[in-house]
Amino acid sequence: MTRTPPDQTTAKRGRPRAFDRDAALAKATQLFWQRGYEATSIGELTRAMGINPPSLYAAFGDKKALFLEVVSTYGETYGAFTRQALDEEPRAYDGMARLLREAAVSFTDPTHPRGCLVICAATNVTEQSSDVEADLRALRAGNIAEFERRFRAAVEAGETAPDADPHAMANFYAAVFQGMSQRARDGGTTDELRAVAEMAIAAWPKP
Amino acid sequence: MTRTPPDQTTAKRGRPRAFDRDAALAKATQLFWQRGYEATSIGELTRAMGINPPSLYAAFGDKKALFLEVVSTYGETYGAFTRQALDEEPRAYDGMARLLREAAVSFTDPTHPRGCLVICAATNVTEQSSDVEADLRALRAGNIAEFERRFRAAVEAGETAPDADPHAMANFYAAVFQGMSQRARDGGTTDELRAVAEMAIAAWPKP
DNA sequence: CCGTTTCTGTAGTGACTGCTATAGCCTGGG
DNA sequence: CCCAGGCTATAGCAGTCACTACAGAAACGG
Repeated sequence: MTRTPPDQTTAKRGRPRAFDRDAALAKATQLFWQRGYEATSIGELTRAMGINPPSLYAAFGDKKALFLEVVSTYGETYGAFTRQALDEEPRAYDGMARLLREAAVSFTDPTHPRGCLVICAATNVTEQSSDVEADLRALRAGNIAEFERRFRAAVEAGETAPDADPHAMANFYAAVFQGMSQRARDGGTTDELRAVAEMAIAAWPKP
Repeated sequence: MTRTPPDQTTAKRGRPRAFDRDAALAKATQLFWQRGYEATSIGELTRAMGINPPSLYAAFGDKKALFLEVVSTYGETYGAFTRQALDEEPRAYDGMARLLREAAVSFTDPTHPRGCLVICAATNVTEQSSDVEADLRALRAGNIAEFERRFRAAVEAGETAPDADPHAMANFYAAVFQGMSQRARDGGTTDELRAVAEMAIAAWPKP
Protein backbone atom coordinates (compact mmCIF):
# COMPACT_ATOMS: atom_id res chain seq x y z
CA MET A 1 0.00 0.00 0.00
CA THR A 2 2.16 2.83 -1.26
CA ARG A 3 -0.61 4.79 -2.89
CA THR A 4 -1.52 8.06 -1.23
CA PRO A 5 -5.22 8.81 -0.84
CA PRO A 6 -6.50 12.12 -2.27
CA ASP A 7 -4.19 14.40 -0.39
CA GLN A 8 -3.02 17.31 -2.45
CA THR A 9 -1.39 19.22 0.38
CA THR A 10 1.53 16.85 0.96
CA ALA A 11 5.00 17.43 -0.46
CA LYS A 12 5.14 17.53 -4.26
CA ARG A 13 8.11 15.41 -5.13
CA GLY A 14 8.28 13.69 -8.47
CA ARG A 15 6.64 14.48 -11.76
CA PRO A 16 3.41 16.40 -11.24
CA ARG A 17 0.08 14.98 -12.38
CA ALA A 18 -0.77 16.17 -15.87
CA PHE A 19 -4.56 16.12 -15.50
CA ASP A 20 -7.12 17.69 -13.19
CA ARG A 21 -8.09 15.02 -10.70
CA ASP A 22 -11.41 16.65 -9.80
CA ALA A 23 -12.35 17.14 -13.44
CA ALA A 24 -11.55 13.50 -14.14
CA LEU A 25 -13.66 12.46 -11.16
CA ALA A 26 -16.52 14.55 -12.50
CA LYS A 27 -16.27 12.81 -15.88
CA ALA A 28 -16.33 9.43 -14.15
CA THR A 29 -19.38 10.52 -12.18
CA GLN A 30 -21.27 11.34 -15.37
CA LEU A 31 -20.48 7.94 -16.89
CA PHE A 32 -21.24 5.85 -13.80
CA TRP A 33 -24.43 7.82 -13.23
CA GLN A 34 -25.58 7.27 -16.78
CA ARG A 35 -24.67 3.63 -17.39
CA GLY A 36 -24.09 2.13 -13.97
CA TYR A 37 -21.06 0.57 -12.32
CA GLU A 38 -20.36 -2.58 -14.31
CA ALA A 39 -21.69 -1.31 -17.62
CA THR A 40 -19.04 1.42 -17.55
CA SER A 41 -15.68 0.05 -18.67
CA ILE A 42 -12.23 1.28 -17.78
CA GLY A 43 -11.78 2.02 -21.47
CA GLU A 44 -14.80 4.33 -21.54
CA LEU A 45 -13.65 6.00 -18.34
CA THR A 46 -10.09 6.67 -19.49
CA ARG A 47 -11.35 7.94 -22.84
CA ALA A 48 -13.78 10.33 -21.17
CA MET A 49 -11.26 11.42 -18.56
CA GLY A 50 -8.61 11.95 -21.23
CA ILE A 51 -6.03 9.79 -19.46
CA ASN A 52 -4.49 6.32 -19.77
CA PRO A 53 -5.24 3.35 -17.52
CA PRO A 54 -2.05 3.61 -15.41
CA SER A 55 -2.91 7.21 -14.55
CA LEU A 56 -6.38 6.21 -13.47
CA TYR A 57 -5.10 3.40 -11.28
CA ALA A 58 -2.39 5.59 -9.77
CA ALA A 59 -4.84 8.36 -8.95
CA PHE A 60 -7.89 6.39 -7.81
CA GLY A 61 -6.79 2.87 -6.90
CA ASP A 62 -9.04 0.61 -8.92
CA LYS A 63 -12.46 0.72 -10.52
CA LYS A 64 -14.26 -0.08 -7.29
CA ALA A 65 -12.44 2.64 -5.32
CA LEU A 66 -13.09 5.15 -8.10
CA PHE A 67 -16.78 4.34 -8.02
CA LEU A 68 -16.98 4.66 -4.24
CA GLU A 69 -15.24 8.02 -4.44
CA VAL A 70 -17.76 9.05 -7.09
CA VAL A 71 -20.58 7.99 -4.78
CA SER A 72 -19.06 9.90 -1.90
CA THR A 73 -18.69 13.19 -3.76
CA TYR A 74 -22.15 12.66 -5.26
CA GLY A 75 -23.59 12.60 -1.76
CA GLU A 76 -21.93 15.91 -0.97
CA THR A 77 -23.06 17.65 -4.16
CA TYR A 78 -25.93 16.41 -6.32
CA GLY A 79 -27.42 14.33 -3.54
CA ALA A 80 -26.98 16.82 -0.74
CA PHE A 81 -30.43 18.35 -1.16
CA THR A 82 -32.15 15.44 0.54
CA ARG A 83 -30.32 15.79 3.83
CA GLN A 84 -30.52 19.58 3.63
CA ALA A 85 -34.27 19.54 3.14
CA LEU A 86 -34.81 17.40 6.21
CA ASP A 87 -32.23 19.24 8.31
CA GLU A 88 -33.18 22.80 7.48
CA GLU A 89 -36.96 22.61 7.73
CA PRO A 90 -38.17 22.68 11.32
CA ARG A 91 -41.22 20.55 10.59
CA ALA A 92 -40.92 17.07 9.09
CA TYR A 93 -43.83 17.73 6.77
CA ASP A 94 -42.13 20.77 5.27
CA GLY A 95 -38.84 18.89 5.02
CA MET A 96 -40.36 15.96 3.19
CA ALA A 97 -42.38 18.22 0.89
CA ARG A 98 -39.28 20.20 0.00
CA LEU A 99 -37.26 17.02 -0.49
CA LEU A 100 -39.77 15.59 -2.96
CA ARG A 101 -40.28 18.85 -4.85
CA GLU A 102 -36.55 19.34 -5.22
CA ALA A 103 -36.16 15.73 -6.30
CA ALA A 104 -38.64 16.34 -9.12
CA VAL A 105 -36.35 19.08 -10.41
CA SER A 106 -33.00 17.43 -9.71
CA PHE A 107 -33.97 14.05 -11.16
CA THR A 108 -34.86 15.66 -14.49
CA ASP A 109 -32.13 18.30 -14.60
CA PRO A 110 -30.83 18.23 -18.20
CA THR A 111 -27.30 19.15 -17.13
CA HIS A 112 -26.62 15.70 -15.71
CA PRO A 113 -27.92 12.12 -16.01
CA ARG A 114 -31.43 11.47 -14.77
CA GLY A 115 -32.53 10.01 -11.47
CA CYS A 116 -30.45 9.29 -8.38
CA LEU A 117 -27.03 7.68 -8.72
CA VAL A 118 -27.29 5.94 -5.36
CA ILE A 119 -30.55 4.33 -6.45
CA CYS A 120 -29.77 3.35 -10.01
CA ALA A 121 -26.01 2.92 -10.54
CA ALA A 122 -25.51 -0.57 -9.11
CA THR A 123 -28.69 -2.58 -9.61
CA ASN A 124 -27.81 -5.20 -12.22
CA VAL A 125 -24.53 -6.58 -11.04
CA THR A 126 -22.50 -9.80 -11.24
CA GLU A 127 -21.48 -11.72 -8.16
CA GLN A 128 -18.02 -10.16 -8.13
CA SER A 129 -19.46 -6.69 -7.63
CA SER A 130 -22.09 -7.60 -5.07
CA ASP A 131 -20.17 -5.63 -2.43
CA VAL A 132 -20.61 -2.45 -4.44
CA GLU A 133 -24.32 -3.17 -4.71
CA ALA A 134 -24.41 -3.76 -0.96
CA ASP A 135 -22.66 -0.44 -0.31
CA LEU A 136 -25.33 1.52 -2.15
CA ARG A 137 -28.03 -0.57 -0.53
CA ALA A 138 -26.62 0.41 2.86
CA LEU A 139 -26.68 4.07 1.89
CA ARG A 140 -30.34 3.77 0.92
CA ALA A 141 -31.13 1.95 4.16
CA GLY A 142 -29.43 4.73 6.11
CA ASN A 143 -31.53 7.35 4.36
CA ILE A 144 -34.72 5.47 5.18
CA ALA A 145 -33.65 5.14 8.80
CA GLU A 146 -33.09 8.89 8.79
CA PHE A 147 -36.61 9.39 7.42
CA GLU A 148 -38.00 7.23 10.18
CA ARG A 149 -36.14 9.02 12.97
CA ARG A 150 -37.39 12.34 11.64
CA PHE A 151 -40.96 11.06 11.36
CA ARG A 152 -40.90 9.53 14.83
CA ALA A 153 -39.98 12.91 16.29
CA ALA A 154 -42.73 14.49 14.22
CA VAL A 155 -45.35 12.08 15.52
CA GLU A 156 -44.27 12.73 19.09
CA ALA A 157 -44.37 16.47 18.45
CA GLY A 158 -47.96 16.21 17.27
CA GLU A 159 -47.14 17.18 13.67
CA THR A 160 -49.15 14.21 12.40
CA ALA A 161 -52.24 12.25 13.22
CA PRO A 162 -51.60 10.67 16.62
CA ASP A 163 -51.83 7.13 15.26
CA ALA A 164 -49.39 7.76 12.38
CA ASP A 165 -46.77 5.04 11.93
CA PRO A 166 -43.27 6.47 11.37
CA HIS A 167 -41.96 3.20 9.99
CA ALA A 168 -44.75 2.94 7.44
CA MET A 169 -44.35 6.59 6.52
CA ALA A 170 -40.60 6.18 6.01
CA ASN A 171 -41.17 3.22 3.75
CA PHE A 172 -43.84 5.05 1.80
CA TYR A 173 -41.81 8.17 1.16
CA ALA A 174 -38.73 6.10 0.37
CA ALA A 175 -40.70 4.12 -2.19
CA VAL A 176 -42.06 7.33 -3.73
CA PHE A 177 -38.57 8.85 -3.85
CA GLN A 178 -37.06 5.76 -5.45
CA GLY A 179 -40.03 5.47 -7.80
CA MET A 180 -39.53 9.07 -8.88
CA SER A 181 -35.91 8.27 -9.73
CA GLN A 182 -37.04 5.33 -11.82
CA ARG A 183 -39.68 7.43 -13.57
CA ALA A 184 -37.11 10.10 -14.31
CA ARG A 185 -34.83 7.49 -15.88
CA ASP A 186 -37.74 6.39 -18.04
CA GLY A 187 -38.20 9.90 -19.35
CA GLY A 188 -40.74 11.36 -16.93
CA THR A 189 -40.87 15.16 -17.11
CA THR A 190 -40.28 17.58 -14.27
CA ASP A 191 -43.99 18.35 -14.14
CA GLU A 192 -44.94 14.69 -14.04
CA LEU A 193 -42.55 14.12 -11.15
CA ARG A 194 -43.88 17.22 -9.44
CA ALA A 195 -47.38 15.80 -9.69
CA VAL A 196 -46.14 12.57 -8.09
CA ALA A 197 -44.55 14.61 -5.31
CA GLU A 198 -47.74 16.57 -4.65
CA MET A 199 -49.87 13.45 -4.36
CA ALA A 200 -47.36 11.93 -1.96
CA ILE A 201 -47.26 15.14 0.09
CA ALA A 202 -51.05 15.17 0.23
CA ALA A 203 -50.90 11.66 1.69
CA TRP A 204 -49.25 13.01 4.86
CA PRO A 205 -51.33 11.95 7.91
CA LYS A 206 -52.27 15.41 9.13
CA PRO A 207 -53.10 15.98 12.79
CA MET B 1 -32.59 -18.16 -41.05
CA THR B 2 -33.08 -21.90 -40.72
CA ARG B 3 -34.03 -21.88 -37.05
CA THR B 4 -37.59 -22.77 -36.20
CA PRO B 5 -39.32 -20.62 -33.61
CA PRO B 6 -40.84 -22.39 -30.59
CA ASP B 7 -43.19 -24.69 -32.44
CA GLN B 8 -43.47 -28.08 -30.87
CA THR B 9 -46.37 -29.31 -32.98
CA THR B 10 -44.50 -29.54 -36.29
CA ALA B 11 -43.05 -32.76 -37.68
CA LYS B 12 -40.43 -34.38 -35.49
CA ARG B 13 -37.63 -35.18 -37.87
CA GLY B 14 -34.08 -35.40 -36.65
CA ARG B 15 -32.65 -36.07 -33.22
CA PRO B 16 -35.07 -35.04 -30.51
CA ARG B 17 -34.20 -32.38 -27.96
CA ALA B 18 -32.77 -33.93 -24.82
CA PHE B 19 -33.90 -31.23 -22.37
CA ASP B 20 -37.18 -29.65 -21.32
CA ARG B 21 -37.39 -26.33 -23.10
CA ASP B 22 -39.91 -24.85 -20.70
CA ALA B 23 -37.89 -25.93 -17.66
CA ALA B 24 -34.77 -24.38 -19.19
CA LEU B 25 -36.70 -21.17 -19.86
CA ALA B 26 -37.83 -21.13 -16.23
CA LYS B 27 -34.24 -21.46 -15.05
CA ALA B 28 -33.21 -18.61 -17.33
CA THR B 29 -36.06 -16.52 -15.92
CA GLN B 30 -34.79 -16.98 -12.38
CA LEU B 31 -31.27 -15.91 -13.33
CA PHE B 32 -32.24 -12.89 -15.43
CA TRP B 33 -34.71 -11.83 -12.74
CA GLN B 34 -32.10 -12.04 -10.04
CA ARG B 35 -29.04 -10.55 -11.70
CA GLY B 36 -30.34 -8.67 -14.71
CA TYR B 37 -29.72 -9.05 -18.42
CA GLU B 38 -26.05 -8.25 -18.94
CA ALA B 39 -24.87 -9.44 -15.53
CA THR B 40 -26.11 -12.93 -16.42
CA SER B 41 -23.60 -14.72 -18.64
CA ILE B 42 -24.24 -17.45 -21.16
CA GLY B 43 -22.02 -19.65 -19.00
CA GLU B 44 -24.23 -19.17 -15.95
CA LEU B 45 -27.30 -19.77 -18.04
CA THR B 46 -26.11 -23.00 -19.63
CA ARG B 47 -24.89 -24.27 -16.26
CA ALA B 48 -28.23 -23.56 -14.60
CA MET B 49 -30.20 -24.93 -17.56
CA GLY B 50 -28.06 -28.06 -17.64
CA ILE B 51 -27.22 -27.68 -21.33
CA ASN B 52 -24.32 -26.59 -23.56
CA PRO B 53 -24.14 -23.32 -25.48
CA PRO B 54 -25.03 -24.82 -28.89
CA SER B 55 -28.24 -26.25 -27.45
CA LEU B 56 -29.17 -22.86 -26.00
CA TYR B 57 -28.53 -21.08 -29.29
CA ALA B 58 -30.42 -23.73 -31.28
CA ALA B 59 -33.43 -23.53 -28.99
CA PHE B 60 -33.65 -19.81 -28.24
CA GLY B 61 -31.68 -17.95 -30.92
CA ASP B 62 -29.29 -15.77 -28.95
CA LYS B 63 -29.04 -14.16 -25.53
CA LYS B 64 -31.25 -11.24 -26.49
CA ALA B 65 -34.00 -13.46 -27.91
CA LEU B 66 -33.86 -15.68 -24.86
CA PHE B 67 -34.26 -12.68 -22.59
CA LEU B 68 -37.18 -11.31 -24.57
CA GLU B 69 -38.87 -14.70 -24.43
CA VAL B 70 -38.30 -14.70 -20.67
CA VAL B 71 -39.89 -11.26 -20.44
CA SER B 72 -42.84 -12.41 -22.53
CA THR B 73 -43.62 -15.47 -20.41
CA TYR B 74 -43.03 -13.41 -17.28
CA GLY B 75 -45.79 -11.08 -18.36
CA GLU B 76 -48.18 -14.00 -18.75
CA THR B 77 -47.32 -15.56 -15.39
CA TYR B 78 -45.67 -13.69 -12.54
CA GLY B 79 -46.59 -10.30 -13.92
CA ALA B 80 -50.14 -11.13 -14.95
CA PHE B 81 -51.68 -9.97 -11.67
CA THR B 82 -51.35 -6.29 -12.59
CA ARG B 83 -53.48 -6.50 -15.70
CA GLN B 84 -55.91 -8.87 -14.00
CA ALA B 85 -56.44 -6.55 -11.05
CA LEU B 86 -57.31 -3.64 -13.32
CA ASP B 87 -59.40 -5.74 -15.70
CA GLU B 88 -61.40 -7.72 -13.19
CA GLU B 89 -62.34 -4.98 -10.72
CA PRO B 90 -65.22 -2.84 -11.97
CA ARG B 91 -64.01 0.27 -10.17
CA ALA B 92 -60.55 1.72 -10.82
CA TYR B 93 -60.05 2.37 -7.12
CA ASP B 94 -60.59 -1.30 -6.29
CA GLY B 95 -58.40 -2.36 -9.18
CA MET B 96 -55.50 -0.18 -8.13
CA ALA B 97 -55.86 -1.16 -4.48
CA ARG B 98 -55.81 -4.82 -5.39
CA LEU B 99 -52.87 -4.32 -7.72
CA LEU B 100 -50.77 -2.67 -5.03
CA ARG B 101 -51.71 -5.15 -2.31
CA GLU B 102 -50.91 -8.09 -4.54
CA ALA B 103 -47.65 -6.45 -5.55
CA ALA B 104 -46.64 -6.26 -1.88
CA VAL B 105 -47.03 -10.04 -1.70
CA SER B 106 -45.63 -10.94 -5.11
CA PHE B 107 -42.57 -8.67 -4.85
CA THR B 108 -41.50 -10.39 -1.63
CA ASP B 109 -42.54 -13.95 -2.50
CA PRO B 110 -39.64 -16.12 -1.31
CA THR B 111 -40.18 -18.67 -4.09
CA HIS B 112 -38.71 -16.35 -6.74
CA PRO B 113 -36.44 -13.30 -7.00
CA ARG B 114 -37.71 -10.08 -5.49
CA GLY B 115 -39.33 -7.16 -7.24
CA CYS B 116 -40.54 -6.91 -10.82
CA LEU B 117 -38.42 -8.27 -13.64
CA VAL B 118 -39.72 -5.70 -16.12
CA ILE B 119 -38.64 -2.92 -13.77
CA CYS B 120 -35.27 -4.17 -12.59
CA ALA B 121 -33.75 -6.60 -15.11
CA ALA B 122 -32.29 -4.14 -17.62
CA THR B 123 -31.38 -0.92 -15.84
CA ASN B 124 -27.56 -0.81 -15.92
CA VAL B 125 -26.71 -1.66 -19.47
CA THR B 126 -23.93 -1.02 -22.00
CA GLU B 127 -24.59 0.70 -25.30
CA GLN B 128 -24.81 -2.59 -27.18
CA SER B 129 -27.83 -3.67 -25.12
CA SER B 130 -29.66 -0.37 -25.13
CA ASP B 131 -32.37 -1.90 -27.32
CA VAL B 132 -33.19 -4.41 -24.57
CA GLU B 133 -33.39 -1.58 -22.07
CA ALA B 134 -35.68 0.29 -24.47
CA ASP B 135 -37.93 -2.76 -24.83
CA LEU B 136 -38.57 -2.94 -21.10
CA ARG B 137 -38.98 0.81 -20.96
CA ALA B 138 -41.68 0.54 -23.59
CA LEU B 139 -43.44 -2.15 -21.58
CA ARG B 140 -43.43 0.11 -18.54
CA ALA B 141 -44.69 3.04 -20.58
CA GLY B 142 -47.51 0.86 -21.88
CA ASN B 143 -48.53 -0.08 -18.36
CA ILE B 144 -48.62 3.57 -17.30
CA ALA B 145 -50.69 4.43 -20.34
CA GLU B 146 -53.04 1.66 -19.31
CA PHE B 147 -53.27 3.16 -15.80
CA GLU B 148 -54.09 6.54 -17.29
CA ARG B 149 -56.81 5.20 -19.59
CA ARG B 150 -58.38 3.40 -16.65
CA PHE B 151 -58.19 6.48 -14.44
CA ARG B 152 -59.61 8.73 -17.12
CA ALA B 153 -62.67 6.52 -17.35
CA ALA B 154 -62.91 6.54 -13.55
CA VAL B 155 -62.85 10.33 -13.41
CA GLU B 156 -65.55 10.54 -16.07
CA ALA B 157 -67.60 7.97 -14.17
CA GLY B 158 -67.42 10.08 -11.03
CA GLU B 159 -65.36 7.56 -9.10
CA THR B 160 -62.96 10.31 -8.05
CA ALA B 161 -62.98 13.95 -7.09
CA PRO B 162 -64.16 15.82 -10.17
CA ASP B 163 -60.89 17.72 -10.55
CA ALA B 164 -58.70 14.61 -10.31
CA ASP B 165 -55.96 14.45 -12.95
CA PRO B 166 -55.68 10.98 -14.55
CA HIS B 167 -52.22 11.70 -15.91
CA ALA B 168 -50.89 12.73 -12.50
CA MET B 169 -52.58 9.76 -10.86
CA ALA B 170 -51.07 7.34 -13.36
CA ASN B 171 -47.62 8.76 -12.74
CA PHE B 172 -48.10 8.62 -8.99
CA TYR B 173 -49.24 5.02 -8.87
CA ALA B 174 -46.57 3.99 -11.36
CA ALA B 175 -43.91 5.60 -9.19
CA VAL B 176 -45.27 3.86 -6.10
CA PHE B 177 -45.38 0.52 -7.93
CA GLN B 178 -41.83 0.88 -9.21
CA GLY B 179 -40.70 2.15 -5.84
CA MET B 180 -42.20 -0.92 -4.17
CA SER B 181 -40.21 -3.12 -6.54
CA GLN B 182 -37.04 -1.28 -5.62
CA ARG B 183 -37.82 -1.53 -1.89
CA ALA B 184 -38.46 -5.25 -2.26
CA ARG B 185 -35.09 -5.68 -3.95
CA ASP B 186 -33.51 -3.87 -1.01
CA GLY B 187 -35.01 -6.32 1.43
CA GLY B 188 -38.30 -4.64 2.35
CA THR B 189 -40.73 -7.05 3.99
CA THR B 190 -44.23 -7.92 2.81
CA ASP B 191 -45.71 -5.89 5.66
CA GLU B 192 -43.58 -2.87 4.88
CA LEU B 193 -44.66 -2.98 1.23
CA ARG B 194 -48.25 -3.45 2.35
CA ALA B 195 -47.95 -0.30 4.43
CA VAL B 196 -46.65 1.55 1.38
CA ALA B 197 -49.60 0.24 -0.63
CA GLU B 198 -52.13 1.35 1.99
CA MET B 199 -50.76 4.90 2.14
CA ALA B 200 -50.85 5.11 -1.65
CA ILE B 201 -54.40 3.76 -1.71
CA ALA B 202 -55.41 6.33 0.90
CA ALA B 203 -54.09 9.04 -1.41
CA TRP B 204 -56.83 8.29 -3.95
CA PRO B 205 -58.77 11.50 -4.69
CA LYS B 206 -62.19 10.37 -3.43
CA PRO B 207 -65.33 11.97 -4.78
C1' DC C 1 -30.87 -50.90 -44.58
C1' DC C 2 -29.73 -45.76 -46.14
C1' DG C 3 -29.97 -40.74 -46.16
C1' DT C 4 -31.71 -36.72 -44.13
C1' DT C 5 -32.48 -33.94 -40.33
C1' DT C 6 -31.73 -32.12 -36.00
C1' DC C 7 -29.66 -32.18 -31.62
C1' DT C 8 -25.36 -32.86 -28.66
C1' DG C 9 -20.59 -32.14 -26.71
C1' DT C 10 -15.90 -30.51 -27.58
C1' DA C 11 -13.24 -27.04 -28.42
C1' DG C 12 -12.51 -23.32 -29.95
C1' DT C 13 -13.20 -18.04 -32.28
C1' DG C 14 -12.05 -12.80 -31.92
C1' DA C 15 -13.19 -9.17 -28.99
C1' DC C 16 -13.46 -7.38 -24.83
C1' DT C 17 -12.76 -7.14 -19.50
C1' DG C 18 -9.95 -5.06 -15.40
C1' DC C 19 -5.45 -4.43 -14.57
C1' DT C 20 -0.16 -3.91 -14.81
C1' DA C 21 5.10 -4.52 -16.17
C1' DT C 22 8.17 -1.73 -18.24
C1' DA C 23 10.51 2.04 -19.72
C1' DG C 24 10.80 6.92 -20.39
C1' DC C 25 9.66 11.75 -18.82
C1' DC C 26 9.55 15.50 -15.70
C1' DT C 27 9.94 17.46 -11.31
C1' DG C 28 11.95 18.41 -6.60
C1' DG C 29 15.86 18.13 -2.99
C1' DG C 30 20.75 17.96 -1.97
C1' DC D 1 24.10 18.75 -11.64
C1' DC D 2 22.58 14.43 -10.39
C1' DC D 3 19.50 11.43 -8.48
C1' DA D 4 15.39 9.84 -6.38
C1' DG D 5 10.44 9.99 -6.76
C1' DG D 6 6.20 10.09 -8.97
C1' DC D 7 3.69 10.50 -13.34
C1' DT D 8 3.29 9.15 -18.27
C1' DA D 9 2.45 6.16 -22.50
C1' DT D 10 3.00 1.74 -24.81
C1' DA D 11 2.00 -2.62 -24.82
C1' DG D 12 0.26 -6.66 -23.16
C1' DC D 13 -1.23 -9.79 -19.21
C1' DA D 14 -4.74 -13.66 -18.01
C1' DG D 15 -9.46 -14.14 -17.90
C1' DT D 16 -14.12 -13.74 -19.57
C1' DC D 17 -17.57 -12.37 -22.94
C1' DA D 18 -21.16 -13.97 -26.61
C1' DC D 19 -21.07 -17.06 -30.00
C1' DT D 20 -19.96 -21.03 -33.38
C1' DA D 21 -17.35 -24.72 -36.55
C1' DC D 22 -17.15 -29.29 -36.35
C1' DA D 23 -18.04 -34.03 -35.83
C1' DG D 24 -20.67 -37.55 -33.81
C1' DA D 25 -25.27 -39.29 -32.10
C1' DA D 26 -30.14 -40.19 -32.40
C1' DA D 27 -34.42 -39.91 -34.41
C1' DC D 28 -37.29 -39.87 -38.82
C1' DG D 29 -39.04 -41.44 -43.81
C1' DG D 30 -38.15 -44.41 -47.44
